[in-house]
Amino acid sequence: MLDKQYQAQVHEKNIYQLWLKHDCFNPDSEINQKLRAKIKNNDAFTIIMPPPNANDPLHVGHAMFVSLEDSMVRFARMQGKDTTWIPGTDHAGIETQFVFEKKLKKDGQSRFNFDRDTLYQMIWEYVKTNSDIAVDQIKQLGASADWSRFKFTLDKDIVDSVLNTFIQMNQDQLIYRTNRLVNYCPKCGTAFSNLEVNHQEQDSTLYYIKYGPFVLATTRPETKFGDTALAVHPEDKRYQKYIGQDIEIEDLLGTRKLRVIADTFVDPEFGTGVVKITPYHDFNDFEAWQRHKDELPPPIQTIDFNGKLTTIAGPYAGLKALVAREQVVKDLESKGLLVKVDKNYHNNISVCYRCSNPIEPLPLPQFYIKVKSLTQAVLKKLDQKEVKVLGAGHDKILRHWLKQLEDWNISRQIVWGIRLPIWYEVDKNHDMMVTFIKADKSRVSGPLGELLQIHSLQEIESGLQNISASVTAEYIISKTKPGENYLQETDTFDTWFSSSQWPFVTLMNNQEGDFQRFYPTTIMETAYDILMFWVMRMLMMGIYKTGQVPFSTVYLHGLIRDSKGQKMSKSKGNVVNPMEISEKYGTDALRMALIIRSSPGLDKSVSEGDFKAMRNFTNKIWNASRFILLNKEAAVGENKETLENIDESIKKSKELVFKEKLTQITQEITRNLNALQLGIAADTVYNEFWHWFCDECIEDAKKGFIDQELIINGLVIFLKLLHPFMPFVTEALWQELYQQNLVSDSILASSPWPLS
RNA sequence: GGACAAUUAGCUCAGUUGGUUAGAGCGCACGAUUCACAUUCGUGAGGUCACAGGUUCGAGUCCUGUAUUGUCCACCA
Repeated sequence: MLDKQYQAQVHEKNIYQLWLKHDCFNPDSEINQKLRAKIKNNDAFTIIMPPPNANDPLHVGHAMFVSLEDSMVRFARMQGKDTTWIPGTDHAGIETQFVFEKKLKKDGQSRFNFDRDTLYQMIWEYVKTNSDIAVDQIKQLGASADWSRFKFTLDKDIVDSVLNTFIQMNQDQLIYRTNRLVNYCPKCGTAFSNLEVNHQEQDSTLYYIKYGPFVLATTRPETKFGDTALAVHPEDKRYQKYIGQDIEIEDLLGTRKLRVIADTFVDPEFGTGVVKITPYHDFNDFEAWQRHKDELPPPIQTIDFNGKLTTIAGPYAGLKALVAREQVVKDLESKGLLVKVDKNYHNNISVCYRCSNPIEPLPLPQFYIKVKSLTQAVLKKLDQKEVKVLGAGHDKILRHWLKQLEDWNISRQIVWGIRLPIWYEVDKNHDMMVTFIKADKSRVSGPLGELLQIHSLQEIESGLQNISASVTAEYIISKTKPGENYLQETDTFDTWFSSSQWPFVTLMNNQEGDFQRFYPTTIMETAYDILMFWVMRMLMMGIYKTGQVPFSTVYLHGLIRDSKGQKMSKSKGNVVNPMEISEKYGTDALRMALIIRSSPGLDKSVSEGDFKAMRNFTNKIWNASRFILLNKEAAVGENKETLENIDESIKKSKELVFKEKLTQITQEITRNLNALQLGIAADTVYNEFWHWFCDECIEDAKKGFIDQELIINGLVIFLKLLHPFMPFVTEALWQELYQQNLVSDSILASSPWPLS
């Protein structure tokens, strides 16, 4: 007979194996086809799982999405829908490379010791070794994912589809390559899109420097070697006579002339109303330069990709920007060019979202996607309500973004990712800067033409580390090497370029007919913090490629916070490890604690007490079932006396109320689940099971007011209602009922939802 | 500077077409218990639903404004 307490650890693994054995998660399995034939529900139900990083252990956010999505999927499956939940993992370009480089550093190495193919292979091995972690943990959380349709973002067929999309976009003239300022992180060694830059407020210093007849204010005096002009507001009376003039200024490296231009972007109120224009190191300056480029010299790069000053800066060359700043200020002061120093200045600086080091705006030729037509299409679909967003106002944030999104830089200077299908013909691009690793492991760098005089193309190619082609370089786009005399671009795609195609590439490269059968998918469930990175771009790319929205509903869950509502972080030591909770209190308790009373778009705090409470609930379900089964086995004669003495009319009316309320509860929970109000549905089933079914009905049954058969029927229905949230304990009990021939369906997970 | 949310019991939060006496978990107080479950059961305390107006027969729920907190975005060198 059943234990006195429910031991989650004892049952969970066996139950999961049981589901796998019956292929319960596959819509094409016998058991699910039978179920659908019985219910005759023709709807398809699809969720594409947000692919976790292939080699990351799961955190509580993952547990949240697994809990929510699995509940949705299990409910749909029991409703007889053609249900698939497609799992996968993501190569997570920069994230993974970042982790791997840390590991290299530990071993006293860096990525610059390896050619790109070797490095790629090393990361591949590393990811492969760790990649089962996430998958195993997702299974431990009870995910009823369709493992027969599993995909990895670097699977051959997926990569091929992603490249096809790029080629198609190029044909549609949505791709261009240009040299403009990018957000470059010298520490990470790659450019980022605007979305990957954070802003941090900081105390800063504003330096007032003499520039010929002017004094101007700047926070970055070290960029002055890259000045190409001075700017004033066109209506600033103080400076009218200088506009259009070339002004001679005394500088640290001698004297030189700068043109004074008039541009409305200058705020006459700020500083002295004069601005130096340093186009290659400031976004505003670059734009100003472009507006006036007919009368100005070309921009000068004074900071390189390592964050150090270039040879343009003479004696300051090779110094890191911040070091150079101190030195420049000191020298300006001794030359009498420093007028004033304002140390009480606050401004925002851009920092890398990954490593929090300052972002340098630097000029780099990159590939961009023109987003205008894509965002317009998404806005239209939003207006037509073909896609709706659940999540506390985040739909408005999405619209706001779509209206002002800038073109998307998709080039990344990292190895771990899908390499751009761009090929440079060697003979036409001798000026290309190339870096490669020689057989003796030494690193060689220079213009391709010069390198070819000493090294063979084959030697260069096999040790290739990095190519930097000028913006005018000729290239062709091809998935395969177009000929002997070509070198492939070393940049890779932004991870989000491939993951934005995830809904359709997973379905197009799966079983025959899957795309027609499951696209557009039903729900995209993910955390709100990747709304712009991922959801927005999936909408853009999905509509572009298929003409249809990739999903009709977006369900955004909030962040999980600690008991005090604080964000979880390693440094605070308040991180909840879902795997530990699962082992300690059971997966069902973990899932229920996360879902109950949660609301889309809003953060939720959880504490040890919540998990404990839900573990107690698991045990309550167990014991109520245990009691009902025990009672059934016990000789009816034991209660004979009571049974004979009960008032039949009271019994009849109690039983009627019981049946009615059971139906009403079922309807309410079904309605809430259909409306994706999982937090409410979970709360309802919790309360009704414990405080109505157990506290009242089972007590009545003890007294003989409710028949054995009826109470068993109530239990069966409650197990079904509870199953989406707490799959393990309910299935374990179901198996017990099945053994005793109290139910006919062999597996709860593939049994019909009540009233369907 | 702009946008989006949140504000309900000591704490953390539900409460979605406006409708009896506003709910849960944890915590608290008192009590019970060989009879499924101490991971239990019973009883109880605790709320002018941020504030101020408005709409309505009726407002935690809708509207306007204010305050506070949080998030996102932008930004002046």
